[in-house]
Amino acid sequence: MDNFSTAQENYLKTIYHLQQTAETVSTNDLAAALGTAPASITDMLKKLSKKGLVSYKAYYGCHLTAPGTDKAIGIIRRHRLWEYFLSQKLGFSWEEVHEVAEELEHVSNEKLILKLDEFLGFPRTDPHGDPIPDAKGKMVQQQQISLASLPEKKAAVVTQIGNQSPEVLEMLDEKNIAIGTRIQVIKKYPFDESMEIKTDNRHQSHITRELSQNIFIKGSS
Amino acid sequence: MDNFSTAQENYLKTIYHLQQTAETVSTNDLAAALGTAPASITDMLKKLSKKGLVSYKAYYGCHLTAPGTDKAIGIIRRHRLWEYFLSQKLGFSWEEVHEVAEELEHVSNEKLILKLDEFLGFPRTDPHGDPIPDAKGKMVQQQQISLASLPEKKAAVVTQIGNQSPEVLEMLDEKNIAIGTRIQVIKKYPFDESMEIKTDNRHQSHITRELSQNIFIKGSS
DNA sequence: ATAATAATTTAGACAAATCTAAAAATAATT
DNA sequence: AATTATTTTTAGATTTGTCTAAATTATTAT
Repeated sequence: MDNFSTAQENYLKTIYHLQQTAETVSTNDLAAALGTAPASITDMLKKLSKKGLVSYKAYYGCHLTAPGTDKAIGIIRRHRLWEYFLSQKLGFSWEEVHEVAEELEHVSNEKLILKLDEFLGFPRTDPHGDPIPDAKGKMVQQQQISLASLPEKKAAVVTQIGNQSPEVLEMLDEKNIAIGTRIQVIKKYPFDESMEIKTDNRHQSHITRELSQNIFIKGSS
Repeated sequence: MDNFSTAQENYLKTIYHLQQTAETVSTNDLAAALGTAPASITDMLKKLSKKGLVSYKAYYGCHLTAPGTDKAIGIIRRHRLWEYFLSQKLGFSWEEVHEVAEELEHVSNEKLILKLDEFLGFPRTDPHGDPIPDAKGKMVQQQQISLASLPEKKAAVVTQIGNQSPEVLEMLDEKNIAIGTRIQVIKKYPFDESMEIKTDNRHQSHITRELSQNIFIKGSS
């Protein structure tokens, strides 16, 4: 009753993520996110529904039940702990960690994750700044203030990346921006809402609105 | 052409191990080792044979081809590196590592294993003393001298455990014997071929013939 | 409000890995 | 060498997760 296939875990995790922006998750959205045909989604939702992990009504999408949410958070916990491990201990770059963590997250030994968490020093965020749920499933979601809203002259520290696609991560690498980087706004251009910034490692860069909206920060007090 | 299912990897690994004691591996032996019905073994051997990983002739068993052997050694490498990681970094006991490594070994990212190997300091033996193949598949198999053949008064260091069943490992734990433990024979009893030994951690124990034959050693020069 | 469009589900099929029961081949025994 | 026993294979089914094509339901636009 507590054993799930890799496929099922991926469904739960993906439904959880899609639920962050919409109450209910549609069959097509899930299909797009998983790269699976909509008909297959319907089949799987019926199975997960029978198991009590999602609440599903035909033609009206689905959402996670309480047990389903717990399970999903557990998978996300594993994923992010492995990302942290790959980044901090094995020296992987932040573009690389996601793919490998996608595999490691399905290794489901309870003690392994507890010991790994301890070994890593109970980290609270992964290499992209996303919060890592603790053993009880609790995670601290910090304020989502984007770089776009930081006024001229002001400085702040990067805490999280919104869109974590390879394209975004590549740009951030080139501009020497990572989690923990201190950024100061030199000049904002109202015309296209782009900005000139300076990072703590003496780099100066031009940031478009699109990119600045995906860089989340906290005051550098 | 280079992607294998968990099931297929388990077949290759198990055939490799069974080949250590017999040239050719029979369907029934494989079935017993994998806990799978003989009919299923036949099916899978046909698939692996078509892929060129095993050489299989109906009614006459199978053995690994060169590519199959390479693949099997790769899986064993992953398994033993993870065992080392679990034991040395996460503090798992040697009875526990095998089961978890059985899952982790199927995560097949090349770079992950190279980096893990480096992170662990390129260990050459796992927690049970079994050799870990290097990135090229090479492994050093040491002399298999068992404690049973060590003469009275002589001392030696434990290098490997033969039968790694939970039963054996539990006994060794109780007698404070692990890889690296220095053992001195105090007295041998010809009647039942048991012996009295002393370990470097001041413990004295009685060892039966059965157990002594599963403790491999090297001279403590 | 009805027709066109989009989303979703059903129906039927497939591949992978397994099973049981029965048939066939090999090995052992008298 | 013939019979018995053992091992292995074949045949037919099952489960899981997937697919395509067709049917159905919901939504949007005229």
